[in-house]
Parts: sequence; structure tokens; C-alpha cells
Amino acid sequence: MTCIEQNATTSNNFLKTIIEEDLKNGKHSSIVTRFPPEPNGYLHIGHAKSICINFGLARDFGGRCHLRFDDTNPAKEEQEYIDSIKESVRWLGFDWGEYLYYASDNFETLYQWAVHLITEGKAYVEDLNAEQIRANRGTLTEPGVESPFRTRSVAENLNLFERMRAGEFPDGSRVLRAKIDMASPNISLRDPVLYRILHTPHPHVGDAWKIYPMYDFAHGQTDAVEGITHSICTLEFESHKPLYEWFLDNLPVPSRPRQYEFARLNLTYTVMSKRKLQELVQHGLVTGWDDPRLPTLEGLRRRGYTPVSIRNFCEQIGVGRSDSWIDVSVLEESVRADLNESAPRAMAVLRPIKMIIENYPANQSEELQAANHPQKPEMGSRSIHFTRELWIDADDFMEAPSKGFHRLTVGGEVKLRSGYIVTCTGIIKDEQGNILELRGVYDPGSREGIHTADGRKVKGVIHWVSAAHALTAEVRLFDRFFSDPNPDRSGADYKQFLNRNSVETLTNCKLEDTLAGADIETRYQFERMGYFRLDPKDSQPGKLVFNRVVTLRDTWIIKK
RNA sequence: AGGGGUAUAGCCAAACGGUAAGGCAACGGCCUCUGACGCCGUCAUCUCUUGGUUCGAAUCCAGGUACCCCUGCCA
Repeated sequence: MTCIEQNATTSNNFLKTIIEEDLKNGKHSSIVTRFPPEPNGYLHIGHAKSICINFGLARDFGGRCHLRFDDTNPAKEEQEYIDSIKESVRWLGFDWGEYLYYASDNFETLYQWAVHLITEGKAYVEDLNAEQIRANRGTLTEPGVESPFRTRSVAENLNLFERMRAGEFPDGSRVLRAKIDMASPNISLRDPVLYRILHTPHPHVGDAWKIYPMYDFAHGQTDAVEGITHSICTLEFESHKPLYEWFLDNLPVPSRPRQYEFARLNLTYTVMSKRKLQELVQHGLVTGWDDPRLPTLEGLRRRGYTPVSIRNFCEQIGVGRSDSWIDVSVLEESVRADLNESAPRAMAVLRPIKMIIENYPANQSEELQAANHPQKPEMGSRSIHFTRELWIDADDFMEAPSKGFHRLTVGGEVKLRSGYIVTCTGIIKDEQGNILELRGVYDPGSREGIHTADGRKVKGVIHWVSAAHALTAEVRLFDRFFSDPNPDRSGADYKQFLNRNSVETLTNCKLEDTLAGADIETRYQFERMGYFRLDPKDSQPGKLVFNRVVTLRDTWIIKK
């Protein structure tokens, strides 16, 4: 289809407009996009934006999207990253089908095209070293100066370039340069480097090559051989566009792709640059690339973010060309919206204090039915145990309640979710004054609703679990990894903004026993506490470890 | 002799010369066995700024201002 319906959550963007035009006026009969990561690290939420744009456009307009590894620099690339990237793209819900490519599969073609340029007098072998090249490049305001090797004969260039390929020269001794314009105001046109010598094995093509093409000499041409129609990248490549086109103009390429740029994603309270992420991992500031506090796709996945929530997020933030900062709360809101629909409910007491129901016999126990979802009866129910000894959350009790607190207080009453109304009748403390346990009584007729026998409505509903049946588990609560909205801001070391309390590990949490068979992929809502999922690495059948994906919205906390 | 971009609400973002969509946040209210969810309502006389063209300008023109990108043998 060539025209998509707009709905409330998808507004138009400039890329869709361009594609609609191209399809309408017959410039293309169908579109081909590509997601072109360099396999030199793990994917993060910023890549997710690009993935969603490229695969999403292809999907919406009935075209196709390639996964292409931009593997032109073997010094930084590894098979491990290739594998991880494929896995992350698949996890996000996208499928490249048979269209998996490597820029390195075109190395021979690229080499021939470089020879073509030399033959045409449009490229030359440079003997100057990196520093000299830099010195001759000029500055932002001054033109560069031409290299003495710029006028080498075609024959000599051909000979030298061939020997570069053969591995005759050491790394850094020579490069191949395009002969364009050393005085161009666009610095990327001042005789850019096309090939460098690198005696480094490559993760995909092994040790077949001793010279490797630069990004600029590979990207557009690779787009052209794959038949990419819309080559979508981020804004910082905008100044490379004239060079991208120069190659297409001067080489016998089989098709004519066009480059379009969009603003990369910036998220508050986190860092996204590969270098910084790597540093956090290397310095042991996080547990790994999949640390649940990181914006990496593996981290978000481990934490419990769902693919659909990330896709929705990318849809919501839109695509534009102005630098923008998205607040992390938008991402968080996106998982909440998804999980509220799909997550079965359960009860878990994170900071337990015991409550003894004095009018409930010690040897008695009964099963109560609790709905798995308040609005979705089709999700069924489960039975939970009610007994004399219960665990409730410390946060749900205040001896000296602040104004507006409508949970449990001495002499006060509260509804136990899916259970009974209980009244607190007293506190047992140790000699230091610490609360040992709470005493209370329950109203046997209060199973349904929140009304007392005399018709009053109790204000508070709290979660609880039977002490006799409870499972003990570890629960990890995460907070923002940085204390500053923009830890990446220039002029400051982002590490100074690390939030020291970004993870809180609670080891004595009490969970309802239905969670004994919790599924690794299922996200649960622990009622009133947020959404949780088993940690895929650290959780064991006998030792449950849950990660909190995100809290519930809490307007009470805001008022405090 | 610098070049290339971008400016619409607290944060994103639509609009294509015809009288400022939508989402998030916020704020009222309703509902509620989760202080959740849901529902209703409010939220730009105005589009960085100054002029101009026009019956009519966020959109066109001219001049300012601010911010981002470019001086790797990285991508």
C-alpha cells in the first residue's frame, strides 16, 4: 500500500511525506531501507529508534528493510557484537528475512571502484602520515593545502594501491585519497581518505584484506548495490552527504539511493554514547552490558521492558530534525501502559512486618479467590491463603500517621486486598522501641467490598501475604542511574552524576506462594508496588530474584 | 573563505498561504477492593526576534539572535 491511515498516536513525519511523494510520482515503485549498525558494541535505545524508523517505514509502505553490518573497521568489530545485534533486532520484533548483508561482502567491488577512480585521475596514493595530512587539511575557516603526492601518475597510483592491497606496506604508511577539493568549505570534501592499511583480521571476511575502506567510501556504494532507496541516518552525517553523492556520481553504481537525516534520540538521566557505556562496564560501575539500569537493549530486556513498549515509545516520540531531549518518564510510561494491560496481578510484601489477627484461630486457614486482573475476568483468578499470621508492608503502617495517610494506624482499619477488613488493635515493640509485630482483628463479614458492617467505607486497601505460606525472595528496585537530567553535558564528567542509590536490593521480601512457579517471561504486577519480572540471570527455582521494571504511578508520593 | 542544520506549550510533535492536531506532564472533577487503571474537563489570541509581502503568514521575503554538527588513517 502506498498510503497509510493516520491514527491518534501516529502523526505524520517528514520521512513519510518524502516516501509518499516518491511513491506517488513514480520515483520508486517500492521502497528499500536499511538498519546499518557497525558491530562494535551493543545496541541501545537510540538504535531502537533507528530500527523502528527503518523497519517501520518499510512495513508501512510495503517495502523491505535490510539488516546490514557496516563492518569496515576490523580493529573495533567482533562476532559477539554481530550476534548480539541480530538477537536484539529480532527481540524488538523485526525481521530482515533473507536480507542480511555485510558491507565487507562488497570489498572486492569497492576495490575495483577505487581502481576506477584512480584510472580516472580522481584518486591518489598518499605517502604523508596522519599528522601531516591533518596539518594540510586546513581549518574550519582556512582552506587546506594540496599534498605533494596529489599529482602522482595513474600508473604509479595503480601500482602502489595494488601493493597496498598485497600487504607490502605497514599500517599507517600510506592511504588512498579521493582527489576532490582541498579548498572546499565542506571539510569532508578535502581529499577524503578512501582506504587505509590495516593488517588486522576481520570478523566476517577473515584475513583476506590488508586494506579496508573508510565509512564514506563504503556506505553509499553499499546502499547502491543493495538497491536501497532511502538511506536514513542521523544528523551528524549531513555534512557527508555531498561526498556520499560525489561517489555515486563518479562510480558505475547500479542504483541511486538518497540519504536523509533525522535527529538522534537523547534521553534524560542516562548516557547513550558507546564510549561512556563501555567505560561504565569496564570500570565495574555496572554489572555488564545487560545491567538493568542501562539503556542498552539487553539491559532493558533483562529489566523486563517489553518489545512492544519500546516500539510504542519510538512511535510516540516521533521523528524530526531538531535536537531534542526525551524525558525518561515517557519511556517508563510506555511500559506501564503495556504492562497494565497484560501483567497478571500478584501480591508481594517488600518490607515485611508481621500482623497477628487475634480473632482468627491459629490452626485455621482458608483459601480466598483473587482476580488476576481487575478489568479482565478472562485472565482468571488464583487462590491465596488467609491465616492468623500475615505479612504487611512497613510502608503501610504509621504509628503517628501524617495527614492524608489512609493506610493502617493503631485503632484504624484497612481492607486487605481480596481479603478482609482488619482493625489494628496494638503494637508489640522490643526494648529499643522497634516494632516487632502488629496486633489486630478481622471482620469475618467483610470479604466483599470495602464497607464495614455498619456501612462505613474504609479508605485504605493494602496488600498482604499469609506468613505461613509466603515465599521469601530477593527483589531489586531500580532508580535512575544518574542524578542529573543530562549527565552527558559537556564540561563535566558524567560519572560525578552517578546516583549512588540506583539499585536497592531487598532480600527478605514475602511473596504469595502462587509465584513459586513464576514464568521467566511473564511480567507481574505486584499490586500497589509496580511491575516485576524474574531476573533471567540470577533467579533460580529455589531462590527467586525479581527486578522491578517500573513503579506504578503514585500520586500519594507526589503529595508527600 | 568557513560550511551545513535547527528553533511551535514544561517535554516531544503536527501544520505545506485560509485562521495553531495529537501524545506525555500538570491542574480540577468523577469512578474505584491497587492512592493503580479508566472517564470528563482545563491547559499556545499564538509559532526565537525585528521588519516586509498579502484580503489573510507558524508557513513566503529580508535582517538579527540562540543552539547543534563538521578540522579521525572512527562510524
